[in-house]
Amino acid sequence: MPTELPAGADPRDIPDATVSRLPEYLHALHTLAETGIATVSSEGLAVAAGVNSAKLRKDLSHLGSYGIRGVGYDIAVLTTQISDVLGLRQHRAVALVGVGHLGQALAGYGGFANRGFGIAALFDIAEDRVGTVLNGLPVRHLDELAEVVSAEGISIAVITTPPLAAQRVADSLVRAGVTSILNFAPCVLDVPGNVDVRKVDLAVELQILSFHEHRKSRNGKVAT
Amino acid sequence: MPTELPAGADPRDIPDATVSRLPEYLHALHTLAETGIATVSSEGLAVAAGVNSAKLRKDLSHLGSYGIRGVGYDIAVLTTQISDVLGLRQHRAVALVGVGHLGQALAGYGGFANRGFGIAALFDIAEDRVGTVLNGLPVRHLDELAEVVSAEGISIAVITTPPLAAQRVADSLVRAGVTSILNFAPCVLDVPGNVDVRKVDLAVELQILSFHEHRKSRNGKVAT
DNA sequence: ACCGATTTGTGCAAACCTTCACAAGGTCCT
DNA sequence: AGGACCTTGTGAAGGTTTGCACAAATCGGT
Repeated sequence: MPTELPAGADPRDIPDATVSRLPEYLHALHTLAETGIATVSSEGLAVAAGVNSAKLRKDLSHLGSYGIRGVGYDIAVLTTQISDVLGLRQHRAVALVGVGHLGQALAGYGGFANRGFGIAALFDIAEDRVGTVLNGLPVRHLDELAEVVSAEGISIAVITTPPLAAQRVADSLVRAGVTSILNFAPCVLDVPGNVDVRKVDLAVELQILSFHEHRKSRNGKVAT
Repeated sequence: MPTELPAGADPRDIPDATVSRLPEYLHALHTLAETGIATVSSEGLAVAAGVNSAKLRKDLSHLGSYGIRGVGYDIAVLTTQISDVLGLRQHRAVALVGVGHLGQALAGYGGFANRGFGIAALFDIAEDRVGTVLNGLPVRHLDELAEVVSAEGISIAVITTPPLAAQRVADSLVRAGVTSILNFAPCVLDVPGNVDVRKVDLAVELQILSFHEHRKSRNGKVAT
């Protein structure tokens, strides 16, 4: 039985909390692989990923049984396995809409290509941005969205527009066939139930930190 | 008793899940305030923030009882209350370390200033970046960190360096007195227990979306 | 061939979070 | 003043997530 055919591991059965940690494990595995070692224990991988080892073992048990008792996990096998579950064995084309400061930063961010993603198309609506070239990719007008999305087989998009434009962009993306959206605009998107949206709001992250700062300064007595 | 003195609401008692949603509520309140209305029901605010109304009421109940039965919540009062709990009544100065593409985008991101934060200082280590000016702020050398942090009263920092430099930067930040860190570098940071770290990894978000794409394409039969 | 050391996979209990459903309290119209 | 209507705040139920603790499995040395 070749490694490439995963046994069972129905993707529907993997808990959300686990899914959100799999990419971290994958990244830790890549880092470990560079050091040349071939296997790693749950404890070792847990430390590298910054989690509890029992949690890690339970997470991995949802994908099937790929460890060896007394030894640990084969790094190559586990890497393949997680990549498979996450659907990263096939290269995924991503569209980016909104080529402002943040959009330009993301378009130039090397971290994507390294990890199975490629920005396949850039879109904007401002006349002075459409037609320019960024990182070797032309910035296209939003009107070409449907055409390009189907031509390139794009199913994931990133929105980095101002909040007022985001809903309209999301509507266009959904109409063009995109079914997963990463939204950096600070607003709630209304999409059909079959479309997944993840939101990243930089200001929200800072506000959460502010809360912890505030709590710390309020009661300097309580340790940790 | 003036509104500005919060009744009880011990910050230690507010669940993490609630804290992470308070900024969303605050943002929704700001948006609603702009429409001119004075009060909003839990249902109305819940829709604006994209959550279930029962959850919203339970969240708000952790801060105290600021709604009026039969009417709803006074937008101004609730805004003040949440800002207070999050510690946003005092302006918080933020240091940003690593002025690459992403760092430049964040430094120029208007969303921070609007919401109680100001980037107070920029740091880098590359000779050709130190000394340049970005958005009116000079880029300083990392060696000046301790001095500037204490002079400006900075307690929150954002790391947007390459992963290999991140741990060293975090160590410097902790030594300089920073107690909250927002980390964009794809790596685990080791810090003392009294320092809070939040991590944002753009590739991880895409990988989570990839999983859902993969799941959707695997079984096209299951609806929703 | 056996024994001790090591490490996985998992049953279980506790902690945490979400959602329902409704009593308590408040407004507004007549 | 009274009753119909609305909305909050919360008890209780159900679900998910975490972390412990240990049996089962494997390896290496003698």
